[in-house]
Amino acid sequence: MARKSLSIEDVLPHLSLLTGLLTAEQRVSFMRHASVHVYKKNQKIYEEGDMPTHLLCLVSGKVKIHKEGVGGRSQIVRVLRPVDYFGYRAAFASQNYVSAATAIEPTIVVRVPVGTVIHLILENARLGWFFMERLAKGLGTADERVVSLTQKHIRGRLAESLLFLRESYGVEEDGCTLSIYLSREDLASLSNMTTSNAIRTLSAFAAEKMVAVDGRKIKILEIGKLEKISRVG
Amino acid sequence: MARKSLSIEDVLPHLSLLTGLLTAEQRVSFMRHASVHVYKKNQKIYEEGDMPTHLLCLVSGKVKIHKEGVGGRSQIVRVLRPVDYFGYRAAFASQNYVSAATAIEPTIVVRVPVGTVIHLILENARLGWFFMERLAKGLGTADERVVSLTQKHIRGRLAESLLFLRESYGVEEDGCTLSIYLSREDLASLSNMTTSNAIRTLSAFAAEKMVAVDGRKIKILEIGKLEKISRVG
DNA sequence: GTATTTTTGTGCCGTATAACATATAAAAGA
DNA sequence: TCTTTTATATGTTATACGGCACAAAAATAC
Repeated sequence: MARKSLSIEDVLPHLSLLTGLLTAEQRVSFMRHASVHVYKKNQKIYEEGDMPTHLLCLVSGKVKIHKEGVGGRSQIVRVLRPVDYFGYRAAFASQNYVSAATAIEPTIVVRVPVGTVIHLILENARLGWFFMERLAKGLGTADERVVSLTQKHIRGRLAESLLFLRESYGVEEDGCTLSIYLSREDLASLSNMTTSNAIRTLSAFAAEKMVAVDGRKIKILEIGKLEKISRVG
Repeated sequence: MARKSLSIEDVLPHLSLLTGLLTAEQRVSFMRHASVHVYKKNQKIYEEGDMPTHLLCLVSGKVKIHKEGVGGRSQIVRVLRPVDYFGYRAAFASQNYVSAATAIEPTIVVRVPVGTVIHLILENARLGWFFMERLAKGLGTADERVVSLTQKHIRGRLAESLLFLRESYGVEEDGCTLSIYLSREDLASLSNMTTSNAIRTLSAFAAEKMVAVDGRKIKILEIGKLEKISRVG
């Protein structure tokens, strides 16, 4: 279990989107049950097969949701940014986790027991709607992803991942360096390819001046070209 | 638009799972807005990119949800059986459809305007929960599917599809013939492979006595072997 | 500061599978 | 019924990509 050092009051402002839907009374219940946890880089937040006990909210940091495939090959199914809620899918489906969550940099997470959340949902339809929208959007994304990952070629998949990371996490002050530093292995796992091919293809993109690479820092130089490559597969 | 010949009363018993959650008053509203539609084999129910206007319920028949990939290659993302609800994901996400729905045999569908449904959900949290559970399960399945389709080999993917069809639609009186007759093309599209390879691999399974094939009728003879092939990839 | 592990970078080879071609069989339509 | 289209079947070829081996560089540990 992760270190618990901060109090819920410290991170409350981040949760306003959700708590804003609650009545004063419900908010008290929510806060009484919520706790704040800190995770280090590469620390597991939950494991595949675990029983979901808490709704989780990523307050700061970055998290990857990933799955073991055949032969232990890992596949990143999505990445999270603040303020994303997660861990609730399995709970709402009454299933164990089908994927694992791991912090990819120092991360702060708020945890609320699922019982509390379900109770609140059943007496507050707008809170239910809040999660419903997220689940519905996530399912759409997953369907898109099935087709992208299975039908696009390696270059298309990597280009798509780079654009997706840019979209999700944005860029630094220079306007082009991705604000997330992934290992080549994670980049491969996100793009459904071997690490070798992620390295190779990223180098190719760099040679073609579409990106510039400096260790794990990736500058996106030619969005248009990447978009085209992503589009045609 | 599909023929509308039956009245909602004719199919009401099928909808009891959902209507059972409603108050008497809500049930009246639901029924006043619901309509029944009939689709022929291969008829489109909605298209990719369409705006979702109705919650749909498959009362009888079979439906495939599919997406166009790169180069017009189609991918089946899921198949529906009675009594599945569908078409609501896009509506709840305030998006247009990212996939299309097509009847794969003569099919009866109940349609309820999304406005009506959302209204009912916001005043009835249990109805919201009904859809939430389905979305959550669907998202889990989609995540599993990403890994299966990308990491398993052709034989593993086809074996998985056959087992999945058996699970979804069951078998006929003989205890082994799949109750769904898909074209080789659809089988390929479900298993993420070319039609040629679906034909080839199915023939190989038949030669190995794991299945028996007679046109579109497929008998599952050796579940254990198929499960093993599906598992190891 | 040195040793050890992990990550990144390249090259080569093997193979799974798509792409293509062509034939037969079945279904649909005239 | 005959014709035309569509689905099924099978063989051949081409290639994208995984697997492996091995450096070099970087990060981490000692």
